[in-house]
Amino acid sequence: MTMRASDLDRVRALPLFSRASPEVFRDVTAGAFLQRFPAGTTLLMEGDTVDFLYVLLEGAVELQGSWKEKETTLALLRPVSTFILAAVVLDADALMSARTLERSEILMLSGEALRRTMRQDADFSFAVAEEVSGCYRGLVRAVKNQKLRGGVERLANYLITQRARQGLRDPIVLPHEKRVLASLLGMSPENLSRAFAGLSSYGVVVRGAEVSLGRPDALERLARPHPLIDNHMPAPAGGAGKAEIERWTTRSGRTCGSSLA
Amino acid sequence: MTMRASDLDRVRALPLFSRASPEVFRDVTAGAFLQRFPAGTTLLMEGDTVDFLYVLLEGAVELQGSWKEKETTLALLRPVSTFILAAVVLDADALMSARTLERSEILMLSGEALRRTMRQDADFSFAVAEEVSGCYRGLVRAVKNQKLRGGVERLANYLITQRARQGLRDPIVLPHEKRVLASLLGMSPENLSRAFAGLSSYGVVVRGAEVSLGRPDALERLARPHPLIDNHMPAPAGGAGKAEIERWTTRSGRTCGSSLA
DNA sequence: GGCGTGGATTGATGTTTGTCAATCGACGGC
DNA sequence: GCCGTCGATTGACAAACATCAATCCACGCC
Repeated sequence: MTMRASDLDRVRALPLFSRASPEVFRDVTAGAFLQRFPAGTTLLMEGDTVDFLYVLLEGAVELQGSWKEKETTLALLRPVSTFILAAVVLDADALMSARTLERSEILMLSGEALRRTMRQDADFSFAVAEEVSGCYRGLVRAVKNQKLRGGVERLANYLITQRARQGLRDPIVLPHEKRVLASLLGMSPENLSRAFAGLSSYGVVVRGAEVSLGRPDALERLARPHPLIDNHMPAPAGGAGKAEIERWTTRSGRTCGSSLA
Repeated sequence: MTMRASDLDRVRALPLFSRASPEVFRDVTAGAFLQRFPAGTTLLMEGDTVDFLYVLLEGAVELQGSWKEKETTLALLRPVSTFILAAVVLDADALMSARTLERSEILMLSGEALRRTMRQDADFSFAVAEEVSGCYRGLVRAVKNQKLRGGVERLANYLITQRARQGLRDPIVLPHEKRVLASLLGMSPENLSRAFAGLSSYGVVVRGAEVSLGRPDALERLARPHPLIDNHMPAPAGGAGKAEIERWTTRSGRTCGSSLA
């Protein structure tokens, strides 16, 4: 129930709300509450009714899908990100589970209030449409990445994307456990280890969570990153929106959940 | 330029427009034009600027993505369906190519007019947000299908979905070439043949485009269809919307492009 | 009807990937 | 400081899948 003013400012800065009028922002945040969760908490199960739009303010969240005892990671989220916006818009049940990977602070906005506000304000409705469109395009990229590339190529492109996002620093730091990363990339943890080993001939050196891309040019020749699959947006300072991320190259940050996190 | 009144009625019936006021519908269809294309025509290439919202009224369209000489089918569309709505909303370039599989009639609506209308009418903006959300959820299902299931399982579920969509008729009729179906299911044409052969022990008999599911119950035990991956909506009579399709189970036709077509 | 084209099928083969098992190493609790 | 736990790594093996090649079949054309 208690939340810092700075937290509210960070939410306000999201592209979803940055252009909203004070009234709209007041309406949509009415009855919202901030909650803290320990690591490993399941926020939402597949099939659950979705009553809130979630905004990750601190920590990390994994979105996952499951079938027959198997699980796969659909997206990894870092602050500031919203998630399950599409389900909220449609007032439908969740297609994916959400669980915290670390201790997290999450703001929960009433889905009902959000839909009501959308119906009253065309600009806000438009912003929601833009945000969901950005999420959609993030998923298109994910499908292309999954269907067109092999495991090693997916890893190579992931590393290059991380390098761009971390300001071309070397070494880069893997933001999540390798087992989670493997699931995101659509491979087994064992296979991820082998894929890393296979990249050693391209200058990649792994030491724990630190990965040095010795010869980025050589790695790029293997990875062949493509602007219509990978989004090498510089750095999500404070958290961008999916719509913004999608605009970056086109004729110009991410908020909702893609495979690039 | 010329278009039948019945065509306009079919567009009007789309969930995207069905609740729109006459004025909104007039604005968004202003300057629209109907065009006929032969089979195999590329309507849009990956990376192209998107100036129109496309509405497929007759024929069939394939949405595909490519990378390094490889191509994959992201969705197969049948009338009445809209496509590349997300790119239009964001005024961004296309992430996938679109080509006709058959001789097709396609209505092209000005993207600029659509965005302008969205900003003026909250209800229409909401409808767009709903439609894109439906498309988003269709893609989430596609990713889960791709990452969690093997080739044979994807085929088995595809057959079961088709059975539901074709009114539980037997035999079902494959609506597209097998090579295209293989690409949609994320496997090689050779592997699709073998997958069909492997399903013979579950009662599946293939004769050309006709596929008889001899023992649907046995096939279902193998396929394990799941409402959060597969959408067994009865029959898209005249074309539904993605949003509608997503609502079908939750608390309730598809328009924009999923792997279930 | 003969013929050419293109899709579909089948077999053989090699690559990729998942699975099982064992080991190693880092971390936290006691 | 010892030890238990969990993640990461490595090897051996099996399953899934892609590729290449050859053949078959349906269709349209001449």
